Amino acid sequence: MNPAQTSRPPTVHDVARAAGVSKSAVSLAVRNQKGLSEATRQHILSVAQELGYRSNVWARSLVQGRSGLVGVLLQDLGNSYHRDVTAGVEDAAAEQDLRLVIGHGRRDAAKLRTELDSLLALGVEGVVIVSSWLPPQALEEIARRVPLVVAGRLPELVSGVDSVANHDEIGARLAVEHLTELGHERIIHLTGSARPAAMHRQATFREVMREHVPGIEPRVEGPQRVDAAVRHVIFQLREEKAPPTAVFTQNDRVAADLVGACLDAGVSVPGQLSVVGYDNSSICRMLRPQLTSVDQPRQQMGRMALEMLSQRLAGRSEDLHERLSPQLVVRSSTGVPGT
Amino acid sequence: MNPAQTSRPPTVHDVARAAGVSKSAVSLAVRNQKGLSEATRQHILSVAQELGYRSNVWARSLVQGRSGLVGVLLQDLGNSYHRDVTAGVEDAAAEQDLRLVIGHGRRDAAKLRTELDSLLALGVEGVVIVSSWLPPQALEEIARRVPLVVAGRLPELVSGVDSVANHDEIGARLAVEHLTELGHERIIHLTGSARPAAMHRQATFREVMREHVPGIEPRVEGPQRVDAAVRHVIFQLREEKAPPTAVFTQNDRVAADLVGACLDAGVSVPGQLSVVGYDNSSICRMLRPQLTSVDQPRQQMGRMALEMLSQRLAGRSEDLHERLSPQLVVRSSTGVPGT
DNA sequence: ATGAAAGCGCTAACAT
DNA sequence: ATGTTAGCGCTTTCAT
Repeated sequence: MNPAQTSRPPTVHDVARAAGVSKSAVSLAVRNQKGLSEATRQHILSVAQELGYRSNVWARSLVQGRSGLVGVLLQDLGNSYHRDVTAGVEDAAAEQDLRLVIGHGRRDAAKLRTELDSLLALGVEGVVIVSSWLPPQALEEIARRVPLVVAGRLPELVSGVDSVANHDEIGARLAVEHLTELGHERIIHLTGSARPAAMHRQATFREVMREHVPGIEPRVEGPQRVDAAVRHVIFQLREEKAPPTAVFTQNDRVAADLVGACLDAGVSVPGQLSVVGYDNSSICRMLRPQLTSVDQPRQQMGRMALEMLSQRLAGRSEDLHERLSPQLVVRSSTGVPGT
Repeated sequence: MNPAQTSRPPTVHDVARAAGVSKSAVSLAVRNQKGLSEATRQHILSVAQELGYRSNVWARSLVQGRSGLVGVLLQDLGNSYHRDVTAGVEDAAAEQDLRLVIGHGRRDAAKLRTELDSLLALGVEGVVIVSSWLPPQALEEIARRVPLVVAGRLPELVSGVDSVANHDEIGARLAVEHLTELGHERIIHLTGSARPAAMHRQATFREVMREHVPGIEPRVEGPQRVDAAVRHVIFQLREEKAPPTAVFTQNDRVAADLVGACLDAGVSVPGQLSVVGYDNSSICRMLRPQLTSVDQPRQQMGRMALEMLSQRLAGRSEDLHERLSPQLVVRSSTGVPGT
């Protein structure tokens, strides 16, 4: 059924014999190295073609001591944010003649760790982790073996580990100031995570609130039990005399939950409540009202991650931490309060 | 900075010398093969541990002539459907002691093809393609080199290629009969693709319509220009004397576009228009109204795909095409017409 | 039970 | 410009 599986694939040796040259001539020819006359090269290539020869990566890697492989570890395949970052990594990798191997962490730190070991065993020369959930100590351990770049915010700086992330402080400020400029004062921050990026957004929320609405104590809902936090926001809207008029959420998923709960409860968005998301994911344009959100330069982050990796491969030794500026995309989920 | 990169990693030889045994003894010990006394095995293992020895995959693969690698090629990373199928593949692969390497087609047939070649070059023993966009001839060519299973409907049966897909005819029937049972008669099918799965859903739509509403000519919008098709549905709703009361869409994305356009145009869902999606993706529960949709057994499809692959690896030669039954998940986007 | 030797397919250093 | 030789790290006979 699968003939190629039964009769072994041709080797340099087979090609050499068929072409009447030596193994090294074949090796040079297929790698486009110089040291051969144009005539012999063409001849060898055509024979190789005819035999269906493909050089064996394992043998090549073994003898050269390098694989040209870079691992990309995704926390969650199926997340469009991760897809876009990966696309950037892919583009940059193609330019650098590096091959990508994608691993899947399945939103589970233990699984992520296993997957990482498996990538290392495969012989990757470096690793990009998109949204690492690993403890600093694990990251440091990996960085001792191969260059490691994390796309996303680290809980703390880890020696030997580079990172590239969006500037959460700028993003959060854009979001909150957008709301205060519209005239909102009673703004809630709704968060579903205590991870670094979320914590920075939260801290900036407090800071911007103190700057612009000094009289009002900033309120934060979450990060445990997002559903309960959402319900509590709805409760405040219905029961309080001076209810919140806007919510800055930690990301679009949380925002979508909130908007859904509002519509279910008869709360109009943005009439009674303005909502801002974070990530500018594809759901923003699917929801009604369409979601105002903070857009991270995802693809550029991926590209930069790989470039940082290849610099490491080339010998850079000091750590690098890049912050890229996000932008606010205003849509219809935000408006002047009470309209 | 990265000591492991400077001082070369230990080899069998290093371990053998340190433990005072031969290379072959080390080889046997680390692979848990029999032929060693328990004492020496333990000794070797502890020395290996201490030196931080990890066997070199390339060398192993080279000598054994097999890699234990299986490639999974995703048309679109960042698609939750693909993620769930992949999760199934991963679970099954873990049981079979096979490692997964994920490749990314980036929704581009040419890129998919390149990625596939790169997986083959990596030495995968088999490939699972999730939602293949490749022409039959390309699939056949690949299947001649390694076992190939496609998760998703094939345009035509290809010799040597296995497939596993949801039963589109059953899914489409569930959706359309749900609508006719609610009392709908003027139902439109809205599609954005001419790929096999979509075509089967469309054909079934026509068939079920003829069965249940024989007096009415089934209408299909699309597959070109989904946005134009959506606008045309809205146009019919506003201008026709007997406008459609329900739409069966080809998938949730198209359904989301339609629902959004309806709300923008002041058409109430499901009051004026009931909408059914396909795939039961995560957006179903984010939208308001929440989307009634057809759920494919995604994870099970992935698991089955890998099991079929490993049967091929074990020698099965006849082609296999599995169809798994989907289920309808009723939510709030469908209701009795005109309410 | 253990060791020695051959070789997987390839490349690189060294002849010619 | 081309061929020869010696490994890369590992497994696998085949001796011992």
